[in-house]
Amino acid sequence: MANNLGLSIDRSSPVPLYHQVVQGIEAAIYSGVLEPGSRLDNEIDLAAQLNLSRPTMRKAMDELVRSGLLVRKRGVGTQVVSSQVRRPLELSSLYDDLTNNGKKPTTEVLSFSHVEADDATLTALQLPAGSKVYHFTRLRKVGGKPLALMENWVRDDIAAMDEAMLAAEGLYSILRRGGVNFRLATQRIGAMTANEYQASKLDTAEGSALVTMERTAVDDTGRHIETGHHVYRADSYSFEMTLVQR
Amino acid sequence: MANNLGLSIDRSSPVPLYHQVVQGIEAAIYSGVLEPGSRLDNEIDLAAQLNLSRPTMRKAMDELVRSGLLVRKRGVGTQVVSSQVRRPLELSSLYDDLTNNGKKPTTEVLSFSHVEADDATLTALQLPAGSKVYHFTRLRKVGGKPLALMENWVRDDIAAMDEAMLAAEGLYSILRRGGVNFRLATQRIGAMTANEYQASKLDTAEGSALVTMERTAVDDTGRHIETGHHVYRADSYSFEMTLVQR
DNA sequence: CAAATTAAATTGTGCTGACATTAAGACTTT
DNA sequence: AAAGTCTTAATGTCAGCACAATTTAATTTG
Repeated sequence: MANNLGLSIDRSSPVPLYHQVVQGIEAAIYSGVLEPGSRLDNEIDLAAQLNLSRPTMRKAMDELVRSGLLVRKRGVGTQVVSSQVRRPLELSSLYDDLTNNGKKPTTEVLSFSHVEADDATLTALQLPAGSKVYHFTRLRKVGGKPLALMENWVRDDIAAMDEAMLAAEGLYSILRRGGVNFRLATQRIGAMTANEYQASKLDTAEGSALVTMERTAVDDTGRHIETGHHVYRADSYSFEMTLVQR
Repeated sequence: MANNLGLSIDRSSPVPLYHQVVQGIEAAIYSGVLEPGSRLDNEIDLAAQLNLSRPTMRKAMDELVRSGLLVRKRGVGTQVVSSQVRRPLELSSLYDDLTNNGKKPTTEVLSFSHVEADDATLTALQLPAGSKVYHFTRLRKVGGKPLALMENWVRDDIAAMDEAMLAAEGLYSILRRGGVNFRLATQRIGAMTANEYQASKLDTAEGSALVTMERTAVDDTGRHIETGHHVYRADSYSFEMTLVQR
């Protein structure tokens, strides 16, 4: 088959071999070298071509199958699934999404305080009674156009923050710099109609459609880091995701 | 530690050993035997306790980490993540979701036809020009209360279907019986306000908030099976999901 | 006593090997 | 020629081993 994907393995690199393979095949798929529907060589040959063991090769392919890029069939082989599928939904922030798409978001901090958490927040963040949190609301605009109105509560033992920092960068980047490795988040997406306040801030009509999101994010040590309620203009934002069946 | 989870392995069972372990630990977590935050024995001991090899044990734990139930830290150990996190978002249908929650949904087929696909559908389902598809709209109610208005296009070479079948069961169960193994889906969730038709069908006011979803589902052979536009009453439905960072 | 070093515990990565299971095609038999 | 049977090829599962990297705790040293 001579399925030479043009990928090479650097054994002196600190990045694990299987991950190098994942990245290589991903790149081959997204660049079009590996066309949708095309068959890959079998695991054993592929491993031999790259001078890897079969388990290592398999681990890489496992990840690609899990993320929906490859399809395996016992007795048959491995195929690239049809393209046009985006990457699966990952934990990211609106700020990341926008900057990754080349947009230049601006943030206006509407309110900011460092206060004792109310009961709902204590529960959401699993904090002991009396804990203090940062509580703030922000308005995010892209190209001068308001897009999202965001209210967040963040535990205060991660990183100190103030209005100026929040105006300058995204919440998640501040938290990541504070040493947080986000692991998972639960979120709920729904809809509502804009009330007078929301309409005025988002520069839209009262009663227009808004996408709502509530999210609580957890880091890799199990700490509940932040919770928030966001609303987005429905004409400017929607959630796109790829679901993978396990 | 005596972390005996009370799970046992059946080597004569056809279900793979690592999967038995996954199910066992999942059950222990959901039943409360393994409390949030508690530490597990190390991989090697756990494997020995169950008379398994370490790679097998690790594969099981890998899956649990990936699904967000466990957290591993090199040099430290493995913990059950804090509770209150639901299962990650998986590919499922509204019908499944409702019946799994003990609800009894009813379906009213508002229109049904077997027609040549329009261009948008040909693209979404990646079909050759001139292909025919099933096109239908359904109204789903729970407890007599309308919840969702659904319009779908389905390729016709999977399973024959008619109004009676669609009224009696969910689309996905029909397709699964036709031999489809769903693998992934891309979907987009947004919001809109109800127009007159939607309001009347969903028994709500014109201008009330609706959650919108567009989805295209792909099976394990890469075929694009169905695409649809759904709208849900925002006061009765929202999408809850758990995102996992990879 | 405090800082630096060392040791131990635990997960992370990688290899070799073996056999089971499934799917498809080739072959044989009726 | 049709049906069943065998062979082959590929992925699926499992075992055992070795060593690396990281964190925490214990120990030593200044």
